[in-house]
Amino acid sequence: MFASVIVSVSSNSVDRLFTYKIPDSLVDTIRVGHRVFIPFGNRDIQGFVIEIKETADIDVSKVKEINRIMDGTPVLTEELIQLSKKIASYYVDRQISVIEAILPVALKTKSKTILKLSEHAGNEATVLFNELQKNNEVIVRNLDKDELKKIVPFMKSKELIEETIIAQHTKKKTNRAVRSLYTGNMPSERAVKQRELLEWIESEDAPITLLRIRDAGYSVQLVDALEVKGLVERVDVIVDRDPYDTRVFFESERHTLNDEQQIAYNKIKDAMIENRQETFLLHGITGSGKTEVYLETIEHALNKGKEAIMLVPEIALTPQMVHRFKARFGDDVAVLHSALSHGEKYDEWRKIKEGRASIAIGARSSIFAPFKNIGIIIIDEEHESTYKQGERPLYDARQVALWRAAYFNCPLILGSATPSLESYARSEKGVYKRLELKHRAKAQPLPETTIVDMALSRQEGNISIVSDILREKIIERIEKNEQIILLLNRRGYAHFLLCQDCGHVPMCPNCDISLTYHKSNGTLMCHYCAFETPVPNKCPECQSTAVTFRGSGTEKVEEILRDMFNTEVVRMDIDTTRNKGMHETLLSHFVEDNIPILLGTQMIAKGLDFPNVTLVGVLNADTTLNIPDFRANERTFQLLTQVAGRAGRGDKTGEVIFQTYNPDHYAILDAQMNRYIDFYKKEMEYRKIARYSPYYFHVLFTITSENFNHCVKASHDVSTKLLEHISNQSIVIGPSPSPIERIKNKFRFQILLKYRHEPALLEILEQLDQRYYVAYKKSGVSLRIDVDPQFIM
DNA sequence: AGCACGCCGACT
DNA sequence: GTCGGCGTGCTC
Repeated sequence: MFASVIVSVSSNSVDRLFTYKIPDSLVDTIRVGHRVFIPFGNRDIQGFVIEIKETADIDVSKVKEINRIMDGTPVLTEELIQLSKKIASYYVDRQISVIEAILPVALKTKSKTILKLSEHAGNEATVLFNELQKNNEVIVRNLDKDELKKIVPFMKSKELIEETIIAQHTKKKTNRAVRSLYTGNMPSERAVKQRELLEWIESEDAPITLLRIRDAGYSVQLVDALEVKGLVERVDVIVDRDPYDTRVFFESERHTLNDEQQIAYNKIKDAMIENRQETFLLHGITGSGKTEVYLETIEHALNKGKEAIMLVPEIALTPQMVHRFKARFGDDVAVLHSALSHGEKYDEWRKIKEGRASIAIGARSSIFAPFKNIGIIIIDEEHESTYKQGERPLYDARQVALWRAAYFNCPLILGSATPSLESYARSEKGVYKRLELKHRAKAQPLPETTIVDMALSRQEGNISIVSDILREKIIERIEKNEQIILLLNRRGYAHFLLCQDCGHVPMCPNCDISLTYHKSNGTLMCHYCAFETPVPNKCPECQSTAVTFRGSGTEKVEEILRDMFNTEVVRMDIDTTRNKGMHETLLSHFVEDNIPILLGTQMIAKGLDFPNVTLVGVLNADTTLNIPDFRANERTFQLLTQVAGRAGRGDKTGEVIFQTYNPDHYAILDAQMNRYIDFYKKEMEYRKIARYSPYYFHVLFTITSENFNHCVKASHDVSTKLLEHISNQSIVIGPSPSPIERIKNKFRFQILLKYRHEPALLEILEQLDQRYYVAYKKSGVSLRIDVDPQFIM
């Protein structure tokens, strides 16, 4: 017996099947989808069985034997194998890369070569070995060039023996921690903080995690200082993992569906009963109780003995939401999201695969949940761009959901208060069945929205980021003990630094973007690469001291609000939620301690349901409007509508303020009046004229290189190739420099292909991909092909 | 001649 | 991705 195996090597040249002999001992156990350990070239690697067959299709003398299977049961089903092929082909990527995206990272292996001392090693080899070894072995990967060179002769003479081992991705969860190396000499008298910290570390038996150190108010720099002095060292410690174990969930009482919800549910249920693949667009205004419909639908699937997948945007994967599902379905729910460690994700994945959970809830990649009998797939907030993966493989979970639903003959629900234009257009055409929820579930009125013209506010003498109207409303709420959510879509302290004398703005040396000032760590940071530099006190160009901060970010506004209202503020942005669990901690702090103001970036716009929030303010409704992307209007409309929906979800009526410099823009006006259809029509008109999605399909080509000329040349080459092969109804825009012309020291050019019908497209894309796969190695030019891009940047 | 280096093709 | 084979060209 033989097996067709796809090997775990990400290279175009091996993205095909290799035939291996199945050893007699495995003939009875091995199945399609098994992970196997195989000899490949001169090393041993991992692969996946794609097919089992009687005969080999190549010369048997070339065929090697599978070493062993790596798991008791197959990790991939037939369906997932087919799916991986489909995704690889549609998004122009390698099947192995897709398979690796489908499986939890814990199943990826890292091999490492270690050296050991041979029995007949001479003195010289022993000395060298002792010099390089750690734990009685030398890890080749960790050696530098010179060290490698020294080793080679001994390896050839077999004085050192080498061995390749496969290391699983961490199964145990580790955290960085600090251990004392204290031997009696303290840091100097003046280094008070250092002494304090060292004493603490010294007093504990076990290493203290950096997390605890930071929580206790010591900076990482202090640890660095102690480390430099050789008084402490950093180590990894193993910590327990139990994402939701310790919490108790109570059976939640079931809400009865209202008429609208019942009608929607019945339609979906009928499709489920008939095993019909039908896509429903559940268009329900914020607070209309879409989740109730989801819960009922999932329950119905479970009663039929089937499974359910529910996707939510990462930011909506709040404890609040998880709690609701856990309360209803208990342990039947597996939750997958980015805050989990590799090991935790692997645990949840196994729950699904082994049938211990029938519901998978999670972000984008949960669409790959290894179920065998899916009865319903739900995508909540379907308009969110997070369903499209931003790195390779560049798949869109909405598209994958369609494919999986088709395979299982089950309905797919796309839910949103502000459906993407694509989905709504399909519902208009009858491709999707539209279901409407037009009323808020608890019959609360939608909040009243006021638009504040900030230009006018400035003319009237208020240059603050908080307009008079908003300030009054905030004071009012604080007095009434009600809560406020403020949205500011810009993190950091100041957007950029400006020299008032020469107009100089410090830029990132690696990217064409201004540096953002972060006050908390006193640095200028680039939001596109990791560049960080201390804030200059003089203009680096003209030495003037008249440098000012411009464009307020959340960090600064937090200060302003504290001063202005003399109150506590909870700030939520990437910077305050970077550490695990902070998201949850900040939100419960806001709710339980009844903090008056929650200030945040767009992560606070979605899914939060706080009854005591009666005022929502958008400090600058324009930030998303000015982004050079054809979806900028749509995103602005969606964001404003979503965030406005956070107000007045309890018994008290809500109120919303949009501060803007574009008070007449239809995206803002329609969001104010909650006119989805009006917005849809106007935006469709624009898309039609400008020939954008949904009228056209897109492929975005991004060409990057450190060498400007290579970049330009390759860009023209790509556009020439495209123009040669596509029909004359398609449009090629560019090449043009990307909106950010340089990121991480690489020049960027882009080409946008717009087409309606292009039968040979796949072939052209594959050719281009192949061509630039080769080109990249030669001249360092890379081509990224993004099919159905979400961002044209 | 001896070897460092980069390119290319093969890997079942 | 990684390795080895091979040709080019530099140095002793």
